Amino acid sequence: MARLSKAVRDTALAESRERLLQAAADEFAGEGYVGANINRISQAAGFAKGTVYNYFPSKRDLMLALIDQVACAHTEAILHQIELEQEPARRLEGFFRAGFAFVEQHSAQARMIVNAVYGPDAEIRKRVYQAYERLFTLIAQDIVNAGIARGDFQALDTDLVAALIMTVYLGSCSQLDPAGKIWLDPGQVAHFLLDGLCARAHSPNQA
Amino acid sequence: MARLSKAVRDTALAESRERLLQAAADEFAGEGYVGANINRISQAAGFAKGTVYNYFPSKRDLMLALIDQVACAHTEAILHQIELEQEPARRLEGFFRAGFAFVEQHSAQARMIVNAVYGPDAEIRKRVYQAYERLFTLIAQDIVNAGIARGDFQALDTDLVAALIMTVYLGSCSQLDPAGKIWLDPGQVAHFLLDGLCARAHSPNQA
Amino acid sequence: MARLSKAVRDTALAESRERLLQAAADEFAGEGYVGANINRISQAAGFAKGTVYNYFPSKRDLMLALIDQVACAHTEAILHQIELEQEPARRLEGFFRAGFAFVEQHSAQARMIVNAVYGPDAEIRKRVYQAYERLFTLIAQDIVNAGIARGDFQALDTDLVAALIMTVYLGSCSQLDPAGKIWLDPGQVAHFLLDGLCARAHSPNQA
Amino acid sequence: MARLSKAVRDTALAESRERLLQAAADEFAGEGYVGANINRISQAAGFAKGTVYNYFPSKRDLMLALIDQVACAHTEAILHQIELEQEPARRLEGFFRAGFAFVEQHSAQARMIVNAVYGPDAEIRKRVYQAYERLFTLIAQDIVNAGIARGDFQALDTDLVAALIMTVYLGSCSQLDPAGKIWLDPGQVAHFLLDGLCARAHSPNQA
DNA sequence: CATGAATGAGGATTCATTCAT
DNA sequence: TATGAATGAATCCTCATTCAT
Repeated sequence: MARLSKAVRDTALAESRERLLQAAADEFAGEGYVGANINRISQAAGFAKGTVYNYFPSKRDLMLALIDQVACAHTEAILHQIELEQEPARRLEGFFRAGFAFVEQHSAQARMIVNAVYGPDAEIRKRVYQAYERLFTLIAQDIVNAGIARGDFQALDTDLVAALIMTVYLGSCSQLDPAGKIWLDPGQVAHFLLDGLCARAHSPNQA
Repeated sequence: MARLSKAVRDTALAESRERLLQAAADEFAGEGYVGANINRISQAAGFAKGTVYNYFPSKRDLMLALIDQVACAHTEAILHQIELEQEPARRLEGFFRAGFAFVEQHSAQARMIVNAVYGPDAEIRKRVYQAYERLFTLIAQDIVNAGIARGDFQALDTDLVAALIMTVYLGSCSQLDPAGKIWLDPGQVAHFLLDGLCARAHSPNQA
Repeated sequence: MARLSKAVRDTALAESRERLLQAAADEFAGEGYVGANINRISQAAGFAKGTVYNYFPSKRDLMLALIDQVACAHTEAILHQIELEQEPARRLEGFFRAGFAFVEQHSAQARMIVNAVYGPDAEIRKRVYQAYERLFTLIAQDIVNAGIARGDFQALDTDLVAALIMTVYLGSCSQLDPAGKIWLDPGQVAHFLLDGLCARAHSPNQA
Repeated sequence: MARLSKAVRDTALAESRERLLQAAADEFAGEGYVGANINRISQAAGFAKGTVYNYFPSKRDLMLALIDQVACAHTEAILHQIELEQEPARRLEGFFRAGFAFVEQHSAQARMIVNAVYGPDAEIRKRVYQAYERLFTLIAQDIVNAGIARGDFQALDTDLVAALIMTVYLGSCSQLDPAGKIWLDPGQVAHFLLDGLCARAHSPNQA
């Protein structure tokens, strides 16, 4: 109706959507997908009971949209950090550093993703995999393959290694101390992955 | 009252309990704790609707009992394998081999445990930690510490390393192909953990 | 949001609540608290199965709210009648007359209250006592004590007498003929209480 | 089988039945008819879950049998006391004295009867009325009518007066202090009924 | 678009009752 | 006769979703 209102309205709508997604992350993280209460989400976002449905057609769609949003932000945050480094080993460190930082700043989102990956719902799990495909490829190509190509890394199966790295990453992310901080140190974890358990006379990679 | 009936009855009861626990594992694995349907469990076990309640006072108690049972069997299975080896590096391989075998033979139980560890329910998570404490200690002491003591392993923080091993184990266990087989090879994973990513002139452990 | 809708909506809500309370009175009267079926109440009030829960958080809360409502209306109805009289003996008659009238007009409510007072549920009994405290005090002060002060009544223990009057009242209220009318006459009962059983040469109070 | 066993067995059976009826009184008193748990009754009586059904065909039959038993014992206890007195006024006192004594010695039974009379179940109420008919008649004939015939009592409607006396009796019986003692004194209550509320120059009955 | 009343399917749990031993 | 495992109907309550305002 009003002349300028379209842009204003779009902003307001986007902001409402954002609030809902944040509230959804909190609820899904705390209760799991099945246990989450849609009305509680709506109210935590400052809306009345039914309002989520003006933004998302169903609980499931809200969940899927949330997965996409989180995966996207998560990937971006890590991507920016990795690009700063050239050496694969440094990139791996960067991955854990940026990843842990993201998780600590978005702990609800992270917990909700971990629940989702290891949860029983196949559709949801699949969506997480799809949404994180870019990050997986990044690790596989720009870290693992790059490292092998340079001769820094052993010539192991790329996907296997990338999967192990993701697994360690996810597992570490769910080890939080009571304050919500990740219990492990990103550098420690990266070095462990780089060097392995075995002692050796010289450990040139860690110099 | 009948002379021999007590033993017979106890056996029958134990068997019914077993059937219920198996059905519960299937259901919890497939639907998660909240999504699981108690009556479906009863019927899948060959009983009528309310019969679970003759064996377990509540859904939650059933879940907790199941966690304990699985953790116990799981630990035993791994323990037996580990004891066969002396060298820590071989023990780590044994751990993955026996663990993967157990998981493949008890895939519902394994999925249900993974859901539980990474799920949103704090009480359930805590129960899993308690129930697997013995296995964790086993790894920390009889593999990691033993390896450090012998000079085979780097002198890293024992608990950190044990936690990373458990994380990799859990993560690997949830990577199943459609047939229910674990996608990774236990030897591969163990070697990866032992040697790490980095290439080196000589890699004595993998000879 | 609509300009006038708030008042309209509030009215509609209050009316729905009222319908539910009436249906609840019928059900509780007919089946007792434990035997009452919450969904039947909802449907008798013209709603779908779960709708009671939009108005009352639980069966118990519904019961307690109903007790409060009935006690309040009951007390008011009697209060108005008693205030019309000055003499304590007339007030006692007024109490029975107004009370019996209320009971006959709200027979479900009355039965439900009688069930509640004499029922096994301590919390419910307590709530009835609290809700009827005002009526009890009214009788004790404005009838019994007033009568003793004027020298019309014997100087017996106030609370004891008030309790006996309430007891007789409650007992009479549960003696209904098939048509739902109280079998006893309020005047008769009041006179019986005033004069007692014994014959005497002169019975001045009943002139 | 054994020669003498029949009498022995009958005694044992009767005793078991007795234990069940006592346990049932406790349970019905505490939980009401609907809330009562049949298995709890069986176990409180020292039997296993299903054993009540060897003595009573159903929960309802157990309740009805219990009502009959209690009413019978209750009536006997009062009857013996009343027979000791000749004067109707003394008999009324005797009624309250013996009645209150019975109630205090059988408090579960008494509470269960009060619940039953004022409860919502028509069949049960009816059974109580039938079972107490003898007591009612006793009061109507041997106390009220006798009093009227002697000129001690006013010539009021017999059934009405008997009903009021029963009402006061029942109501008094449900006013227990925490120790399970009846709060009112039988003499007080009887005198109140005999003399009524009103003061008079001379109160010959209480001398 | 926001609201929140209404809906009704779904699920955990209880418990009277049956019956084989 | 005593037992107690099994049954399955019944019920309270939750909550995703719809829709009139």
